[in-house]
Amino acid sequence: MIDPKIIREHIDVLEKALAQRQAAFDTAKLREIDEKRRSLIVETEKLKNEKNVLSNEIAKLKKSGADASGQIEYQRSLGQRIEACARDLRAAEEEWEQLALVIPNIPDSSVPVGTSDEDNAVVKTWGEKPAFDFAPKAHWDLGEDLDILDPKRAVKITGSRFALYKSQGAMLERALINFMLDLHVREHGYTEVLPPFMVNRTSMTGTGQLPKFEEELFHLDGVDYFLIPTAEVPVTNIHADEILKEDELPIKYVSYTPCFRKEAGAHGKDTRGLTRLHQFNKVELVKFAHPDNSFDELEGLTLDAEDVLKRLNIHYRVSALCTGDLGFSSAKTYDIEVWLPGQEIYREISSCSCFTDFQARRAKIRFRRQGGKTELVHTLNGSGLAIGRTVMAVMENYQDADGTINVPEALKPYMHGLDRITRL
RNA sequence: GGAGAGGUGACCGAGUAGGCCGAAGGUGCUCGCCUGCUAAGCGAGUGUACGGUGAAAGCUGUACCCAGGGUUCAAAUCCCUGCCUCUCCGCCA
Repeated sequence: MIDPKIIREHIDVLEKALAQRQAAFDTAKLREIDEKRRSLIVETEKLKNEKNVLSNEIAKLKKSGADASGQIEYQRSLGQRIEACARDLRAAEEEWEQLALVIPNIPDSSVPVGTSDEDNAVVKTWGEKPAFDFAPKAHWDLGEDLDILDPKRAVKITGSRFALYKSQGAMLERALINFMLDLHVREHGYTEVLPPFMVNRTSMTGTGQLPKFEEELFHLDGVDYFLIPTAEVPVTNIHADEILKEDELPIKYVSYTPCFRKEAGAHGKDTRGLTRLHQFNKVELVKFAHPDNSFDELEGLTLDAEDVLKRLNIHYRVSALCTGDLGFSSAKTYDIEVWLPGQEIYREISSCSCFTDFQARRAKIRFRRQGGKTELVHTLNGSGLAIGRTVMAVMENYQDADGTINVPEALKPYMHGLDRITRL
């Protein structure tokens, strides 16, 4: 949620942000409800004050044995007026909240202005596309030839957009999870957490998935829980409703979880291989940062994620998303896109964002500044990295002409010394 | 799942014949004093949210004693529901 003060005092800032994001939103309506809401607050509180004062009088009268029936009678009518007023207030507040919760975050001034992913700005490239003296294959072909991916049986077990890894394929996935966790814990200073894979509605609202994107989420039958679409949700909510100490910031967590997404609206898109699944694994980086340096922390977090690909020695580039492509809660996002020679495309493998105080306001994550004032922290997160897509990248970049796959040097300790994936 | 107990401020812990309780007391923390170090001692302060007012400091109102309802002129205190915690039993990886 954005700062309500912006709605009152700098509506132009919000309107500009909405326009840049190409988001349609009725700001006039929001202002109108905000004013109505506040005048109702004043009115009900005035009545309540009157009631409280009178209550004390009644208590005193009763104590001294005097008659208070007149006051009690008046008190009764006051109660009815308060109730009516409070009802209006509740309605106004609900209406206000419904609107406020679907306003996206305001992009940082450094974010390039644009309308679609074509306007994203490549800010960095690392490494080079590998040269092959044969035609490199896509990972889905390699996977089936090596018998390490079995998409047909995955469909049988569940349905489309699920994967079944086998043998050295499953081991590669597991190796990457451990490799990434170790890297971020031991060299980048993150604390490992393993959170619940289901969360309640409050947590989903805290990070911004709800109320706007419910159709993207798997909801459980019988309890009001959702499968997490990313570890961002449970991990960011670790500190929901808390007041942190200024000197413990930034707090850095790394977490492996599976992620569950409906991928509604992606019908027929990326149907082959590991690209777009209803369930995939991811190692996620989450930071709770001081507002004074949160954008520096974003640079650092992105570098931490990039480091995975550097260690694996795989070519990638980094783009700053433009205003039109920015996610709902984000103020600034870098996408890391990995090169996939078998498909001859760059594919997003990590998305690193600074949410400023947008999530913190919803989830009530604060800290106490030197001098005593509480203030909202800034939250950040990024994939470090998506595991399935990293498997793809390893397979396609490390393939040989005979269809086998070299194991990257950095992964060998995690593959028990195996240096080549072959058909068993 | 069955039976019982309970959920009060950063923490511990008073507060049940309803009003004077945002809440005693203690610990912790902050600031000041004192003590040749350390410990102790003395004094003051120390919740959050949303409003009003103000340039600001501040002043002020309302709400919050797990959450949501209810009874009452009035609820931390009474009633109902939910959630959570603990103990015992059952079941189970």
